Amino acid sequence: MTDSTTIPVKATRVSFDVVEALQELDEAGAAEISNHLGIPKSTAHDHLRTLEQLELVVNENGRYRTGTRFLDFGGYARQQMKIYNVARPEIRKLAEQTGEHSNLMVEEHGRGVFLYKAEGTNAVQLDTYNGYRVHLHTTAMGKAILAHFPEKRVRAILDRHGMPTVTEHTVDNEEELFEELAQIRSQGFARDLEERVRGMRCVAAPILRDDEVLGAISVSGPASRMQGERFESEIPDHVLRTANVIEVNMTYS
Amino acid sequence: MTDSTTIPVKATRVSFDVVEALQELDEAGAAEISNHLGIPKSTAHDHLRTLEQLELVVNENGRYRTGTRFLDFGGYARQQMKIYNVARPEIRKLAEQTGEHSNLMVEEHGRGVFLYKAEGTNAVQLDTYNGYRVHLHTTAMGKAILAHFPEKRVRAILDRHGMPTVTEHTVDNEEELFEELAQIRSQGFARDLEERVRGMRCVAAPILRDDEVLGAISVSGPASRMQGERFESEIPDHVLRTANVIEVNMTYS
DNA sequence: TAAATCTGTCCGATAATACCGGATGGGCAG
DNA sequence: CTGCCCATCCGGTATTATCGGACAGATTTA
Repeated sequence: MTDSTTIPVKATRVSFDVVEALQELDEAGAAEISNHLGIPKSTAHDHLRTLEQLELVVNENGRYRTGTRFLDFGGYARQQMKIYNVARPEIRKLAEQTGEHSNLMVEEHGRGVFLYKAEGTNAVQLDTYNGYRVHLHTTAMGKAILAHFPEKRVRAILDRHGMPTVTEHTVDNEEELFEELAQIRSQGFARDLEERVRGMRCVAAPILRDDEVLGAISVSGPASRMQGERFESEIPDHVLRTANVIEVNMTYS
Repeated sequence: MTDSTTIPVKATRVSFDVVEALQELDEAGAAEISNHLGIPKSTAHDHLRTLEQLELVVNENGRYRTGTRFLDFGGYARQQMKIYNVARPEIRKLAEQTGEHSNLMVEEHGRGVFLYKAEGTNAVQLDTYNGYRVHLHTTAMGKAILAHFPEKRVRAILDRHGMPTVTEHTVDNEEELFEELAQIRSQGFARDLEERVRGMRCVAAPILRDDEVLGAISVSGPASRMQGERFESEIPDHVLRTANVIEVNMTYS
């Protein structure tokens, strides 16, 4: 990972600070962005106008919001990804079979990216959306991915992004995490017991090719349904089987 | 629309030229970007490194590609849009009912943005993806939207983006387009007879609220299935009914 | 209703940097 | 093994991003 202390084009960094601020504020004017980022009002306005002319943000009567052009760039990027194209129909089937949420995640820049999700008939409302990025250690899919990274790479990720906790169940100790990753490798799948969202449980399996981890898939549902035999073996069986189908399709197509 | 000749932060514009070049080239190194954009190699490299540090592009052994972080920004933007949340279940139902592709489009910066699509059981493979942007006049949904814009706004959009043709059926004459828009207003829906994709036909209806057009929905399918009674009245009925449900839900929720 | 305050937008001076030429080392082709 | 191309790096300088302050409109307060 590159040293982020010497970014070559600082103006682009400021523009993206503005984009991130818009995402955090939902919609805002130049004064609000200025206050939020601690930059002068006219600087904020310069960047907003630039982003608007690039069609990246929308100005509605002096209020700005994030535009859909990001979806264009991101949607295209995703569409080019082989794992996405191969996994999508299988994720849908998995959602149908289990009735729950089924997801696909990849790692990028040391973060977990929700690339695709399908909803089964009983799926509860979740906060995730395509593109949603999380700390890897906070999700079963993320841990399934980390479990197959070299330890050096895992440590670099933890150094770069830290280990914030999001519920009281989130693992916050590096050694505990490494022990858990070893267990995941041994049993072949990962579990999330309310570690990212209180009340939600998850089973995830890595997508492997030649010992390289390409991503992970999962099924998630409320703790009330994800327990007992279903959570212990039924759901893991579905997930592992689907992961294997995806692995085979990644190799032979 | 703002004057695009005086962009306040030119470095951000160059960065986005690089992002657009990456999308066009799929993946590229600094030299290829340099050739493509006509800028010095070290300038291209400066911007690529900046975008990489912002986690917007991925460097794989000196080859760069668009990252999924754009999906994060765009996915979040979309998730905040009321019309998306209200329309999504209805678009799904429409796809189930008709067996074809069903789509939702909004206008942004004078372009049509495919915000959501659902695939019915018989849906053919299409080139669209969430976030895909098109010239409004090239699609039925786009024409349904333009039909409910003031003429001045329509002319401004045509001035800004032009009227390129994408198939031999695409309307390329402004007066013809305005005649067609008047007809769309009178019959309440629009048709696309192979105007954007050869072999594909489409029926679209606007989503209106207090005479303001919020977006449009459509059903599209191959010309072989989209003909006769089905194309003349059955599919239009489905589309208009769904549009009306969305309009009601936009008003009362 | 009027005054005060806040905000969006604009513009020009200057401090800061984006631009980019050229160097270096690695990979690949012949 | 040699030549060519590419990725990456770095420092000088031409260019611009930054930002203070002005102005007009909108909103809030008295």
